[in-house]
Amino acid sequence: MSIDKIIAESTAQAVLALYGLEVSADSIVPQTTKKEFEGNLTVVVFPFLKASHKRPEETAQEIGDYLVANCEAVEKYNVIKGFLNITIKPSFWTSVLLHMTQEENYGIKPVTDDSKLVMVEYSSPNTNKPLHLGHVRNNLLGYSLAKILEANGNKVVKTNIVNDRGIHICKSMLAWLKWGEGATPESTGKKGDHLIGDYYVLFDKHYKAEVKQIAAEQGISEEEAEKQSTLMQEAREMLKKWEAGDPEVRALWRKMNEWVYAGFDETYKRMGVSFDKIYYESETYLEGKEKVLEGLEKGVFYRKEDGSVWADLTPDGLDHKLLLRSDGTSVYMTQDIGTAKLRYQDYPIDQMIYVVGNEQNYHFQVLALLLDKVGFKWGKDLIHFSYGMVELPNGKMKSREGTVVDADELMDEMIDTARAMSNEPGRLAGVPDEEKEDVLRMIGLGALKYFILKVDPRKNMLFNPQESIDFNGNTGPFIQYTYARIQSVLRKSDAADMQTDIAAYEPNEKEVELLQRLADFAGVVTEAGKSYSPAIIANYVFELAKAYNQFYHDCSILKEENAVTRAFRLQLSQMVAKVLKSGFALLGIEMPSRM
RNA sequence: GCUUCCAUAGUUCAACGGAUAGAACGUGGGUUUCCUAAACCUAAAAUCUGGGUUCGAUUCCCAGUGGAAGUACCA
Repeated sequence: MSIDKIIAESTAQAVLALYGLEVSADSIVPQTTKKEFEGNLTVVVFPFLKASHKRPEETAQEIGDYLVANCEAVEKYNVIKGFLNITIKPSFWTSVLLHMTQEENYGIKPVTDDSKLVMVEYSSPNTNKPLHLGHVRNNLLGYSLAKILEANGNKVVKTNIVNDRGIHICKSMLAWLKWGEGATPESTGKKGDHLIGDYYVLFDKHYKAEVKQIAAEQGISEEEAEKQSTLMQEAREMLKKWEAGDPEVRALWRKMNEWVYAGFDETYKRMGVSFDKIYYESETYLEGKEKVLEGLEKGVFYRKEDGSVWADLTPDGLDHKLLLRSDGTSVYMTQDIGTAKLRYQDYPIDQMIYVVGNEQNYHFQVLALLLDKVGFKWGKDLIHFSYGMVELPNGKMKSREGTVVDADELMDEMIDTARAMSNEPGRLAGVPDEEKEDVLRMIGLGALKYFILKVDPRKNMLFNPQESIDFNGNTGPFIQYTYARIQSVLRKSDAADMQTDIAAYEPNEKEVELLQRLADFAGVVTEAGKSYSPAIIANYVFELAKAYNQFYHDCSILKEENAVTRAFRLQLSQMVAKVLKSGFALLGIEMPSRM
């Protein structure tokens, strides 16, 4: 049992024994005592005043006395206003360390047979352009979230719904047919997703030019001119052919999608994310249509005169929502219904989490209601893990203005920067040549991932390329460096030191601070799982690394004369390294053992 | 217009309703005969405005201001 739980329960006992008030131990959350006061844990006694009928100071004192007398872990206490500051016995901290080191996966809850099955959908790219910075945030959050949920004892299925059909793909296909001259990834040496993306841009360019020309020739607005665009017409034709199963169009579509998938796979692999099951929209969109028609029969939806199908959500405080277009084709919402259906056929899902940007908040509000309406009992419980947009210092990312940050390029740049910074003398000195590239990759990607994950997911974030590759301060490399340095110390230590019995050792203030932070890890993992926030892990790991650095500079480890002290500090360091690594694993970041 | 989200040092981020609001970067000043100085120490610097709830509000509620997103045949 963790220390704060012990204190919470003892406090609850104290309140019951002293004042006859029954409080649940869960409602008492001891917090870490602020630095300027003496003690390790603090209990706020204001909530008990009504039962004690005494002043805060007096109440705190009585509880404190009770704890010293009845709780083994408590050494002493002091009272400031309504705050009861408790000092834990140093020897108790040592036993905490010993417990932690014995646990194989400290802080991680095992998956059992009756664990909940959680499906996490993330990434969800379109197949008409390569992944960009927005996807990077999505992928990193989704992957980390899956890891965190797993660490909380859930069975997790990571899934990706690939949006492989629709007008946007047809645009790329059309442009490739018209101006591609048979270009392939092999002939151009380009990644498939980038190649297709180029044609998507090319379509847009020609389309814009055409609209402008029509508008000028006929003296009408561009909006009007758009309707006359032959290019758009052709793209629509192509989509119709696709839906009709036209063999030529389908063959081209398959070929080009294959190129894109190969490109995506490379990007995912490099980013270090993966999926257990991939769904393709081309396979799910018809299912949704079926489900909607079913709902229409049951009378939960209605049909307009033009043939389009709608859901009336005004009783739920929302609007009317389109489900099938007047020409019978499905929209985004319909497809999501179909995808949900297939997923629940494939897995006994207890909880579904969609990692999708907050611009779709409304969509998921509606989806939850609709899934419920068409008879999926899980619908209302779906979780939209909504995250904020990524902004750049010079404004928003706009593909048309070329201000998109490409995911592949970004990763390249991060690694290049790591390389450039490591050229300074003394850097990577101890790393064998054959490992250098691997270490640089870990540092570059670690910097990127940490920079993005340390921010509260809900908030819009500013991505400053210059700052993200700063390797000082609250950054991934700072934490990696701390880890690597511990490894170095451990490598240089004697095997005998690790065997020394440290049970009798009484840690000093700095050491207790570290132990207390280590003891918090399990709670932090739980908390991150509850609030679905990798940022909580990130901030915790940083604080731990910082505290360790201070400790490291305050004392010597290997040069310490006293064997027990030396052994204790080594074990403490080892435990810090272990937790740093576990924490980073939950973020999907690798730890180099030398750098 | 309507709906949702956000608002904290110069900047980027923290703070279950708890003590004097923490960090990081940047700025100023320092530390290396010592296990990895990509480190450490130190100084200056902030809760958008107005109400309410209570022992106590950055946090919860209401109003306003500012920013972002969505708003029905795009995904």
